[in-house]
Amino acid sequence: MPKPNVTLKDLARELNLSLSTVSRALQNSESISKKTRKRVLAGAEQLGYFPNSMASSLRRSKSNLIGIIVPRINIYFHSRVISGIEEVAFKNGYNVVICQSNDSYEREVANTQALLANRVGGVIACLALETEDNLHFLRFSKFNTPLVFFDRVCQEFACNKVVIDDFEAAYKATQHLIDIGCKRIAHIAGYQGTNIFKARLEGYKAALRDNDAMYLDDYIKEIKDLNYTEGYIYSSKLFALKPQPDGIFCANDDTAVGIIQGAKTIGIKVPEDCAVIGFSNYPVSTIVEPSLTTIDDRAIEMGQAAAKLLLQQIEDKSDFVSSQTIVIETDLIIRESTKRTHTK
Amino acid sequence: MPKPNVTLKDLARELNLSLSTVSRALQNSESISKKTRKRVLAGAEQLGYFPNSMASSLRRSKSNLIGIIVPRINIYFHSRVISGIEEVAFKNGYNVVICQSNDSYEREVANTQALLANRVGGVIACLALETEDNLHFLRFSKFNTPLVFFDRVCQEFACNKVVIDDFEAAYKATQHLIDIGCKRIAHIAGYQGTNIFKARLEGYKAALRDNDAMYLDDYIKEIKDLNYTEGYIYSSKLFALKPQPDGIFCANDDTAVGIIQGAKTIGIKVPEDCAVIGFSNYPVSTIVEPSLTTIDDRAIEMGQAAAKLLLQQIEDKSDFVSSQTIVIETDLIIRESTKRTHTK
DNA sequence: AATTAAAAAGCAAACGTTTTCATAAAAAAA
DNA sequence: TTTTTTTATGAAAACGTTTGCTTTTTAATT
Repeated sequence: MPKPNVTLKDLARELNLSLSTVSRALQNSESISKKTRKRVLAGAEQLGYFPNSMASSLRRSKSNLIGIIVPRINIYFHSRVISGIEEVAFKNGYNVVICQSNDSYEREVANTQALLANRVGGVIACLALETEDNLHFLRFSKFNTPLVFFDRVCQEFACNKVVIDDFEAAYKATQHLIDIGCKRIAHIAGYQGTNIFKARLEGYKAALRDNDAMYLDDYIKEIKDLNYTEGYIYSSKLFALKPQPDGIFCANDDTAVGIIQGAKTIGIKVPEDCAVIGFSNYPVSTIVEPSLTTIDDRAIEMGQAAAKLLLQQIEDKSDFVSSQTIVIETDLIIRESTKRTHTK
Repeated sequence: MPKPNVTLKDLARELNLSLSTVSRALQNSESISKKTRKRVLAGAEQLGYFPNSMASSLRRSKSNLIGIIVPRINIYFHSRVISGIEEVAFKNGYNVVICQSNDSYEREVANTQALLANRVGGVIACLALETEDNLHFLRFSKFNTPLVFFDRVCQEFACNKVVIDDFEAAYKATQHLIDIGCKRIAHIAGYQGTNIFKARLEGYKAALRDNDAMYLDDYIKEIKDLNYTEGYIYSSKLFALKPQPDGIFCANDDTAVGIIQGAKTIGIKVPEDCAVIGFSNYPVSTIVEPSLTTIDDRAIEMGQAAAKLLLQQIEDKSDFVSSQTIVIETDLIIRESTKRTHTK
């Protein structure tokens, strides 16, 4: 029965080698002979040795952990991004430690503290809704800890980002509504303090402009918490407008589904009376009736891309602070909520 | 401009105190005078000191990390459990490191290794579908690392568990079908190698038995991967059976939704021709038409309970291995998919 | 065989804490 | 005041690695 924890020292003693030799052998250092390396590996296996990451991290003052900060883990988009990150991280010998900011600024600051204390090798973050200044993130650079933002990214200083082209996606969605013959297109927008929702609104506006389509301030509604209920409630107000909109582009799927369900209760037919487009391609978008046309947000790819970018930074010894931006392509997924018989 | 990293030593020098005094002051040790403690706290604040968890963990041979192993992070149930865990952990000064097993045995073993190497303070795990022997989890006890299973729990040896009463929930669901007048009740079962799906099947059987209701082997279908498509595909086979079932209890919501959508395509009316019940209370269950009667799985509470139980074990110095089981109550949520006019 | 060069192994000092044990200062008791 | 007790501080040794530098061994060259 093996000792609960075997250290390098134990291994060295057992093999009649020095600590340093054993250590180097295990990390495949050049200066160890093949024969010795093999002996060490065999011995490690036999004694059940495995490294103590704490000690190693302390010595190297860098851990094999990657920190992640997201608003909430149980938001479908974020859980997929995280899944993508974990996958790439694990393959490269890293583990992920995850913090939820709950969209609170204060909590996000605490999260950065915690990750700093754990000397994570790098950080991937999506900004909290509340966050306005990003100074707390600058501390990472003091510790030479690479940082990658995704989705809701920092605008204040140069940094690495992984995003989708929200502007273009929104443009594409709005254009699609125009293409199927919509004349009066409304937009349920998200909180304008964050880059993504702002870009989606801009894309919507640009498409209208480029097509000389009707623009009405009343057609734009900013909702801070884009959930089902808000969409449901708002739909009646929206359809009470004169003239009534005949197309709606929503900044996410939840509100879009809320709109669709709300429309039903007041006798508005989707897509005949009004077409609806969402954003994210949540599973529910295939189930709702009519099924929802939407933009696929490529969450898992985003996570993978962010992780790859981060790892690249971590491995890169030059402590030159890079600021790359990776833009992930999005697709418009056309479903029943925009399928009309009478096309333009 | 503060030094990138201030250590206890720096702090001690600055304050003209010894390392040990400073260390003790920061952990609120009894043997430090109020005055000194205040000085130290102020100094720490001023120099921007914060602890190096690596060093602390190494010394105490225990980190402030909690390990989590789940099949996949982006499964809605799991992401909510994780969210619950993180919440409790964060409040108590712990961070969570998350591993995905992808339901693979081999990967799960690797996950336990990684967590062990990181000297996590404790582990919360949901077994991979593939896992049959749980020996790799025994290693944690060698390191005195508390362990709590949830949902798919270890059956081989005594350990801490947080579960819902799957048997009772399934019984309740089946009983409800009987109560609304169903005579021929089918069950879409999950992989029988895991405790939860076995218990759900047993609960279903018991309810039938207790009500002298019709039992048919053909009415039970085991599906390993309980997803939408499988449910959709299987529905036609199910409704081709003679006699045709008039009630179906599915082991999860995804298949239930698949069944409902499948039923539509072949002209079976839910709930009039056949009532359907799911399991988990996924968001989609309120959107599908008819909306789905289901069992709420209380995922967030499960996570919180697991975290509390684990923390309790971690703080408890006595290295007596406990084996508690916490059972979370479940509710049957009745929606349209089981609302019939002609009750029994 | 002697000298030099290259390869392999070892020594010892870090990394930043925590904690045991010893000591100094202050307060209480004699 | 002196002694005893209590309280507050300090010195130093760990925890298990990594790594710069030195030493030994082996191989290559003369």
